[in-house]
Amino acid sequence: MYIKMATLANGQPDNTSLSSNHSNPSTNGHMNGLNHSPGNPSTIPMKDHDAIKLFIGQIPRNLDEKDLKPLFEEFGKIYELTVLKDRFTGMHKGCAFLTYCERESALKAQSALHEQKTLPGMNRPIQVKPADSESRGDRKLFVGMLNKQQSEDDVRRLFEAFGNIEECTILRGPDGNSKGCAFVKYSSHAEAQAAINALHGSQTMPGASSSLVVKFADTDKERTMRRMQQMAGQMGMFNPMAIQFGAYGAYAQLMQQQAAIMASVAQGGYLNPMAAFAAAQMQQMAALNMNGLAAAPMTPTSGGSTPPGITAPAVPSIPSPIGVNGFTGLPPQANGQPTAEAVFANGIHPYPAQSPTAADPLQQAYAGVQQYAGPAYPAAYGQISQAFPQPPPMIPQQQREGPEGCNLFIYHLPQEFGDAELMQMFLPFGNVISSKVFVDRATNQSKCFGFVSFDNPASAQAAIQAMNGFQIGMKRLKVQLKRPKDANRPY
DNA sequence: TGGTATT
Repeated sequence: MYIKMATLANGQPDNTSLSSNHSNPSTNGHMNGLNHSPGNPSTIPMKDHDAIKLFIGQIPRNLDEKDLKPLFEEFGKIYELTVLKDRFTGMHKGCAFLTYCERESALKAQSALHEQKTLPGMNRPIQVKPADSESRGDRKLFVGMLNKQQSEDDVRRLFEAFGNIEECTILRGPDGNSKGCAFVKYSSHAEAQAAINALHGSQTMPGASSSLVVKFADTDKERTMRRMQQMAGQMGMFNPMAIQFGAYGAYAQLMQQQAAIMASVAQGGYLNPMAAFAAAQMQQMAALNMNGLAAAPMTPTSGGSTPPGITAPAVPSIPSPIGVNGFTGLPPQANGQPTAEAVFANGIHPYPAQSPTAADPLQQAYAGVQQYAGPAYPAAYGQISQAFPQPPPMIPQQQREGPEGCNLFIYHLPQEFGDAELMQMFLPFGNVISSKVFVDRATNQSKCFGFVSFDNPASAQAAIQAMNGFQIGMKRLKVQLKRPKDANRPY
């Protein structure tokens, strides 16, 4: 929602805009700056739901809102008129946004004025057309779950029945291979919507893992968000937070951070989004240090914000051959085989220790899994809109392979293990840059194998040494280097 | 033996 302070009608800011409640449609009109019922001050200007925001260009810089108002008023009641000004200097930029209360007024003004007359002092005719924010974005579709062999023409054929396609692009990697998705741009929103209605989920392409996805493409803001999340993953800023706060905390932190960034960007702050992101990240890290989290043990009762799922590091009394992440050392290796007790009593608990009957790691795993990887997990890709969705989903971790020799394949995982548990289990050996447990799409059940990637081969080797053959319950882990992609398969 | 990808 937009709260505009700039206004004009009588030069008085509309103070009611600050208290307007957007959930109540009857108050929406307070957001605008023009009151067009001078004879009846209590009239609340409303605009059509399908009103069009117009961009007005080629305006002399000596004309402000009240000068422009009469010119445009003859086509209908004005809902909002804002001259664009430079953020820093306040200088008139020679253009404006104009919204009529009625869509029809905008269309009339456009046809009557656009390029039809030239305002005094200008050498080009006035521009009156829908603002970029209006038509763009709501007619472009993102199409996913395509077969990677499908060409632009194939996609066109699939979509042409629903409207005029202005653009059709398959997304390709640097090597030219299709990423299995595309953008399709129609001439109108209605056409795009028709295509969604008809095609989304309608069929499954050969070789695709799920049915066709057809949806509106990300907006600029959404794209920025996506980039920032990816960057967070690449900068390794997700993992430390996950360790310290658990999934809940990491989620909350990222949301908070994004909210701050969006606020800054949306308000016309001067930071670009990436700079804002970096700044917010710095604050977070500073906050972490202030709290002494890396050094001081947390106790489950140390505060209302202590997230579930992570147990405080124990006293690091065990000699540490690999002190990489500063949390703890390796488990002792009597017989060359660590025991579950050794590892899990060493502060690497992926699960809560408060369970009274949690002598068995598997029981603990079950409890931990229930806490933060419940049925809502796949919703992680969804919206963030509701106040507080149930147990906050894990942030989808970017699945990154490490360099050659740094990636492990792990088999015979406990059924209850998810990405987080897998990561916790391998953290003692180095910086885990990703962890992934494979899940059956249909049942959402773990397939009991997964991947862990470190940032260096020594950590991977240490993990193999310590964890291959590691007994959990009735099973022993198989831990080995992941097969390279081009490896010949046995049989 | 890395599953759903956003110019």
